Amino acid sequence: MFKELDPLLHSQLRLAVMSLLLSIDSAEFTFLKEKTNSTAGNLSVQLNKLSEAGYINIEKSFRGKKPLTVCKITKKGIKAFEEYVHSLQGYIQ
Amino acid sequence: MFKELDPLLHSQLRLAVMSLLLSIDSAEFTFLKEKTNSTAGNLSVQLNKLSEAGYINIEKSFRGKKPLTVCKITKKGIKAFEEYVHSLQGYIQ
DNA sequence: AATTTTGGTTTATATTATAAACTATTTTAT
DNA sequence: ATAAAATAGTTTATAATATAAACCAAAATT
Repeated sequence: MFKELDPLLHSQLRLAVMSLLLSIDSAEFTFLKEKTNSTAGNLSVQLNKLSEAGYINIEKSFRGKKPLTVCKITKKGIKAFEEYVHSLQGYIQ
Repeated sequence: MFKELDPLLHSQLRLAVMSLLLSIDSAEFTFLKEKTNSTAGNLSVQLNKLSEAGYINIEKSFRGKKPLTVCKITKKGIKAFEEYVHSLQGYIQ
C-alpha cells in the first residue's frame, strides 16, 4: 500500500535542490543557496549526500580567483526523483 | 518559491497515518499498524505526536477485556494535510 | 592596514525516527 | 491447572538526521 519513501529525497532541502536541478539541469552553489533559502553549511552537507548517492555530481573549479561549485543531476538522480514522486502519490493521491 | 513542509507531516509514518485517516475517518490502532507496516512502538509514538498537535484525536476504551485505541482526524488535521500537499506540489509539481 | 564579504567546509548540537525492552492482560496449548 | 504465547499497547534507549555555528582562505572594500 504505502511504498517506501527514499530517505535521501524525503528531506526538505535535498528535495528542493533536486527539484531545481531537474528544471535547470545545472546550478551553482550560490544559486542553490539563494533559491532554497538555506545556509551554506546545511547546503554543503546535503549536496555531498546527494553526490555520494550518485544523484548529482559536483564539479569544483575556480571562476577567476573565487571557488566555484557547479551541480548537475544524474540519470540515477532523475530516476530516483521520479520514483520518489510516484511513491508519494500513494500517500497524497 | 519552496514553502515550508510541516515537519509533523513530513514523516513517512505520520503521513501514512494521516492519509489513511483522511479516507476512512476513523481507525483502530491495530488497523493502522497493519496498513502502515509499522511496529507498535513507533506507531504509538507517532500517534501521540499527531494527537498533541491536534491533528487527530485518540479515544481509548475497551472492547470486551482488551484495550482499544481509536483515532480520528480533526479539522485542523485535514487542513494541515491539505496545506502540506499544496506546499509539496511546489517541489514535485 | 584593518574589516567585511565571498564561497565555501567541518564540527557540534539538538531533534527525530525507530526499534528494543517492557507491562498487563488474555488466549492457547500441554 | 499452568506454562507459553499472543494481544494491545507504552516507555525508554539508540542511532540517524537536519541544521546551525564555528571555522578557513582568499578577495574586496573602507
